[in-house]
Amino acid sequence: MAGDLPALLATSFRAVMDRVHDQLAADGFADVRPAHGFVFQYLSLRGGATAVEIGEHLGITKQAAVQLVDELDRRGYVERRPHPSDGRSRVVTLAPRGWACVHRVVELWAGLERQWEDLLGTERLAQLRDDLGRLISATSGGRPVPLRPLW
Amino acid sequence: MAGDLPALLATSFRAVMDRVHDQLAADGFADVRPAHGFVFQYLSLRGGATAVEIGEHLGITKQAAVQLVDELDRRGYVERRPHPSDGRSRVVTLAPRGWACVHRVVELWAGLERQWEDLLGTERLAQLRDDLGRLISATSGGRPVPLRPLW
DNA sequence: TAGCCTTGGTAAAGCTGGTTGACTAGTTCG
DNA sequence: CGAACTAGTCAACCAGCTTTACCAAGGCTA
Repeated sequence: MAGDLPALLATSFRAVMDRVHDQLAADGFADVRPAHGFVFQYLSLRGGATAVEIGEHLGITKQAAVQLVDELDRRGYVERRPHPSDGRSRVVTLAPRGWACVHRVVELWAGLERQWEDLLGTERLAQLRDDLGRLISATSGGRPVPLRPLW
Repeated sequence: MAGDLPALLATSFRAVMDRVHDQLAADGFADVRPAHGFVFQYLSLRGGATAVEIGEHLGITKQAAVQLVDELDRRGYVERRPHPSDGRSRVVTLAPRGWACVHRVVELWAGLERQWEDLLGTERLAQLRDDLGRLISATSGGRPVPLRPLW
């Protein structure tokens, strides 16, 4: 059917997120939203980040990012310590509970991708990934695209 | 890169929606959100729907759906009339301004798909659509997946 | 090194788009 | 008929975000 790609993109995102959330909840991480998962992944790759950087990565204001980090801090997922050289800044890093969660998330994503690989085949999955990437850069005109879907 | 498909799905959705919204805003439909576009498409395909049906389609409660329809009514995009046989129900249909918008949305989506077809080729685009569909049904386990992404 | 702009974070108010719960009125079915 | 269900309404509430204003630390330039 023509004109259904937007709905397909929306639905596939939602399906994946629901699936991950359900399994995460079963492992005791019921209070984790998609946004948190993306923060964890970001922190695990970079080692640490400021609230402003997190905000830019997600596509929200720095105030909203700080608020989000506050919550993750309260729940023991991340810690904050003063920046070594910049007195204004505070560096956010993953706490043990955050690491536990990100490991689980990575496992779940990997598991899903294996499942899709069985379903589509290695080549088609690689093509899917590649095509989505090209579609994004062509559609966005090269500008950075926020992660957060706006509804 | 492994494990990036969730981000790819999120970003592609966002990129498409931003693009459509920008062009729509330039045509005088700046007050239309993605959710509205999906409602318009739904109504144009079915001819009409109740608030409850719209809510189910989007993945929100009936109260939220009514509220959304209220707003679209106030802005002249849809109209409501009593259901011919069911006295409780009110049928929502597209008003002229709604039709104008949905035609524009369809055009924009079609234009984007042509662009992607140039980019990926007809076959790859068809594969992309097909693969996303299979991915959705495999990941959701057959349950209906709400359109609305939750963040 | 003084002055000024920039940048990271904080504080508070407010808004948008939803949810939950309780209710009314019309419908369906045994 | 009466019980159970369904569409819509009303009102209270809430999460997550934005806006505006601010402060203190850093960087640049004369």
